[in-house]
Amino acid sequence: MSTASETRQRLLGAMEDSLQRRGFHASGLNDLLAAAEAPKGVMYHHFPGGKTELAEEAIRETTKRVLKALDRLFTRHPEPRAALAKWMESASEQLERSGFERGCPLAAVALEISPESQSLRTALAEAFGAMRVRIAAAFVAAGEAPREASALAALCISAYEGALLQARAGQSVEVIRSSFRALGALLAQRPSP
Amino acid sequence: MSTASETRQRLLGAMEDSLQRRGFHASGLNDLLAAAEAPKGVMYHHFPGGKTELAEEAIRETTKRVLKALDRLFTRHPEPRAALAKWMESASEQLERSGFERGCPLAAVALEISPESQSLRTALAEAFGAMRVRIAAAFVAAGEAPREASALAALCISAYEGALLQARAGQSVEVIRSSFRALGALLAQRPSP
DNA sequence: TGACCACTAGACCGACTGGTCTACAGAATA
DNA sequence: TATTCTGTAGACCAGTCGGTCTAGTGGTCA
Repeated sequence: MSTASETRQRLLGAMEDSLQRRGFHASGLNDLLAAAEAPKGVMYHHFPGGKTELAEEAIRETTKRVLKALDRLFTRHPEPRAALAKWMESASEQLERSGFERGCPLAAVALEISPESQSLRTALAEAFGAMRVRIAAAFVAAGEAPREASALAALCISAYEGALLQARAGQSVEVIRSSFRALGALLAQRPSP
Repeated sequence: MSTASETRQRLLGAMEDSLQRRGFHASGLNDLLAAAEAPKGVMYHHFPGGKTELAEEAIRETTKRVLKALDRLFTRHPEPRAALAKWMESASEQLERSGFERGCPLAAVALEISPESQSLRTALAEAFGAMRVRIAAAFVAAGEAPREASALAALCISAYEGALLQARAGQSVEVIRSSFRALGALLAQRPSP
């Protein structure tokens, strides 16, 4: 028999995957449960708040994973430009490997939630905020002034999200490559701080 | 009595607005029809392909409008950096004025459509492609080499989409401002071509 | 006048949605 | 053994979904 957390984890995994592929509203509960091989009762046992609570929890889970990945990346590549290149590259690979289905797990939800589902929005806002802080810290560590570092971090995430979005629509990673080639070139010609 | 094209136009308008606020799947047909003050029969008369055809048409309509706006912008501001700043600013204003509801009308759809709705994806791919071409042309006109111009155009749209996305999640235009401050600064320090 | 046409109008449909409810299995505690 | 608790299981529900269908309206033209 599977333990409680195993089923719970399967549900979260299925939701993460579905959010990444289809977003919140297009994620049917029945499909989700089929993917997780779990009946309805289980889900409402673990997530009394229903689909929304499951999504919220999945977003927080995703956020943790993404932040951990960023930390690892910046530890291995202290030079921000190198780290960001790696980051972009792996996202690009995942997108292409999945037939242009699996982009950023946070982005789709960010664009379709309505103001009433405040909890989801808050979770997303925290996620993006934390990512910006991580990246800004890396720029600061590389000698950038805090204010510039923070702006650069915002730009990096913007470019990341926007490039993934365009690549998904166009079914080609070319636009990711050129976006980051341009960003890399611009960063490279900065007067080194 | 309203002419045919009036009703049709109202339907397209309602769909455009809804795509911008909620994306495709969260746009209920009934809400749409209520907003357009049109009964179901009318819609299936004008768009036999149903919701999907209406959305596709709305996307093409939006694309036309966006491209026209870009053209106007680049005519008024031949300096690409100035034009892009204006572009970003007006998007930022619209987002804020609408209570962080109305972002890019294309973006939400791009992130939630599944591979089977190929027609929608094609419409989006064409839209982003055409936008990139327009912006790249402006960079070329400003003296940039074609290859660099095209990469810069991709980056600009990426930054635009990504910044709007983060701003929507965080309910603050601050991230748009800082993204574009950083991008502007990076572009400014380029060796002028 | 009457036939035709583009268009409007909304009742209606089956399929499916998210969500609730009851039944029950099995381990832990008494 | 009896009781309780956590977790599993799926039948079931009302409501909503996108979509179809028939009826009717008003203008145009023979």
